[in-house]
Amino acid sequence: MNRSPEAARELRRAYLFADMAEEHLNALFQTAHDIHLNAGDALFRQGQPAERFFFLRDGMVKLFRLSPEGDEKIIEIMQPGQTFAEAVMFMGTHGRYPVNAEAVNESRLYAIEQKSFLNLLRESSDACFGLLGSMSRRLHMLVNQIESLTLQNATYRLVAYLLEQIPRDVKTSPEVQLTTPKGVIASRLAIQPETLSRILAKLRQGGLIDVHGNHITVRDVQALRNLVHLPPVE
Amino acid sequence: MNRSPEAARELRRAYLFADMAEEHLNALFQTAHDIHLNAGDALFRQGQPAERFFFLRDGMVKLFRLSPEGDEKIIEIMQPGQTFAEAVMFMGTHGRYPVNAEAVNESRLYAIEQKSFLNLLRESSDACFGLLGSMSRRLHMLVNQIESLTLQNATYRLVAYLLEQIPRDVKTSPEVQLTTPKGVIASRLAIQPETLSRILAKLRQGGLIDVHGNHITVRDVQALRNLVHLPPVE
DNA sequence: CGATGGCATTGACCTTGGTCAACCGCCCCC
DNA sequence: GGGGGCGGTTGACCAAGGTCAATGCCATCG
Repeated sequence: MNRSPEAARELRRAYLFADMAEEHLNALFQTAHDIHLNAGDALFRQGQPAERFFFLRDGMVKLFRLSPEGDEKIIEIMQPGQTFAEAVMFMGTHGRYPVNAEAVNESRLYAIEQKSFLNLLRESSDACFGLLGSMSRRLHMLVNQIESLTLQNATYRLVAYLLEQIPRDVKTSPEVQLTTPKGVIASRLAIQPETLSRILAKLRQGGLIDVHGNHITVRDVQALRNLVHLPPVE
Repeated sequence: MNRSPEAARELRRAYLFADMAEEHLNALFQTAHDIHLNAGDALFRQGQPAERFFFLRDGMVKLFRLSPEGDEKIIEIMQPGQTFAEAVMFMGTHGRYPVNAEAVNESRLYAIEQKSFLNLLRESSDACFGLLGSMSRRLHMLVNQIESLTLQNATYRLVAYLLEQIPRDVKTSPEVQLTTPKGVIASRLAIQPETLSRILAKLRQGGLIDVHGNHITVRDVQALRNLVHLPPVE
């Protein structure tokens, strides 16, 4: 595939590639494949041999596990600019994807061959460090998730999720536009859709938020922060 | 500290060091410190600046989070021959430990300076690969834990834990010696000690196991495997 | 030897969140 | 315009597991 080096810059949005040498990034990019998914399309299934990993250009992809009964738990919702499944390469010989991946919205991705990436890692310790950084961030994220699943209740998890959706620099009464169907958020938080509804209703009745479909107006940030034991914002 | 190179071999038990060049391992080992902990001693606290990571020689160390109310959730129970807190080095500048670490039993460890390890990683891509392997194993373990916390109930988690304790090659009615107090196991499985007791009693009444204090005799492996949807052992 | 304290067990009760079912609003499509 | 399907909401009920309290069981120690 013939690709412009400028387009490789797009990859720099990912932590994994942020500090990678220009030449390495270009070389890697030459072997990348374009992927287009419609909403609901599967990208890979748990247990399949993992020969490539992915950079999400736009759209949204969910990573999830299924129970034998068919219940779904979303481990992570990937956002544009993020990479995923890079870690699988190191799961012994011939790793397999440990989760399922499916597009939530229409999505465009680059698929990168693990073989070429492995070659690169052998040569460039900077690339190694980029990957180590990516993986330790994900590790930390999973530990946080385990903590909130075990030590906190459903209301806590939902409120924490809402607060995460508020951009850092907002001071005024913040608006949150839910970017995924509520059912997806429920699965990410490991609660049932009905429970999500009820918690939102409770927060609404308490005057903490307003809900209009996907759009939530936070009326009392302070109260929400208290609920999750966060210090008041100065 | 003056150390015999032979003793460095001890470190090879850890995946992280298994394939590392002899010279590198020795160099790293020269800067290692001995640590001795009594049962209940803290090794580090969540939030402390992380300047070293650890190799557990013997004993047992728990890694855990605390809720604001003081409830404890054990993320991982470290066994002799394992390393932990290696990943923290890559959490941006001056990482901090994301969990607490405390000895369950009397323990001996080596503490390894992250600085010397970082230097080594820059020089040796083999060392990098060892670390990447360690981290992806831990990543996988955490995903499994999230799955069983959200998609499975308490009985499932306990049975899965018991089956994990059975050595691979045992065919006859297997004996499980619990190596930690039941309260520790309960926290690892995210259940209350009372619930652990009750589930064991239920399994006992069902004729699946015998319980004598810390010692559990599995009377019906097949039935237990069915409970956690594992295929029958051939 | 009895006292103390930590761990485990058991029972009674309660709370959270899941389950099941009905229903609404909306969009799409025939 | 009517029907159907999907996502979300609401209500009634239920159950798994948490909470609280009493008790037992050792092991340790004075």
